[in-house]
Amino acid sequence: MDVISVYKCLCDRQRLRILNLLKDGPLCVCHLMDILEADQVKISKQLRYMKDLGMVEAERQAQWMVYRLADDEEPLLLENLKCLQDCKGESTIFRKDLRKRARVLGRLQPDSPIKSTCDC
Amino acid sequence: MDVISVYKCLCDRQRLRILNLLKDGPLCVCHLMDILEADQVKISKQLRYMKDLGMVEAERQAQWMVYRLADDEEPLLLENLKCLQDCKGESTIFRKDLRKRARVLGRLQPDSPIKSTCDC
DNA sequence: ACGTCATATGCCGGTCACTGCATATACCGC
DNA sequence: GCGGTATATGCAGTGACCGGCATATGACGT
Repeated sequence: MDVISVYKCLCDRQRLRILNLLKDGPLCVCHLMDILEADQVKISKQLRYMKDLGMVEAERQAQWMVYRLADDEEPLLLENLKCLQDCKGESTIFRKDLRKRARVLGRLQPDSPIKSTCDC
Repeated sequence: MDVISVYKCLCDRQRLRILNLLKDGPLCVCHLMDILEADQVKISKQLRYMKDLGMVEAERQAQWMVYRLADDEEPLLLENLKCLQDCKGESTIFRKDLRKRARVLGRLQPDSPIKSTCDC
């Protein structure tokens, strides 16, 4: 996992939003669809792209695929995700996404990450 | 100049090397060619790409074009360039470039940036 | 005005990434 | 096994970028 791969993931707004969401904890595809209001194929393909670059990992939980940031946490990635919130102009959408994330996950047990009762 | 533009510049190794060099001060195209051992067209096009994205600026000095990081310094960009040196694995090349930069500029007056006596 | 050096631009073919649509796979409950 | 839900994959089209080659522009010295 090299520097270039990290930046390749970061240089697309959709991917950036996904990573921003994942940094606060794992999510399944349907949650991402829900939060980002994007269709399944688009999300799936972006996730695949980032998985190929080693930035995210997937784990099956029952019928859901749960994605999270890769285990060998790339400090460069985390550092960049951290400052997304205070990037002028852009920040609104990233914060909004996180609020929506909370709302969507709120419908689950509080001690998530992602129960098998995922109610997508 | 938005976040995405910054990352678009950073996600190519050649561009990354150029930005890494420019962060220590302005350079003309021939110096970049010299340091990176790349041909003129390639460098010129990368510079154009980054100029269009607002990441670098160009100023004519006699027959040379001197490029530097954009004046409205994007903190996100600077932050990322700063940690290039200690990115494991990659660091070697970036440090080597900077050493070569010093060598190449050493042949000029010490109070550069870039004199009109640019000896490319 | 001319030749030369430094740099930029145009065009082309190739590859890569993104989209949309259709279809396949995997798991679940029955 | 079947139907349904969640997710992945394949394919065709489009656009972005990349490399190479040729050529254009701009400044300088003479």
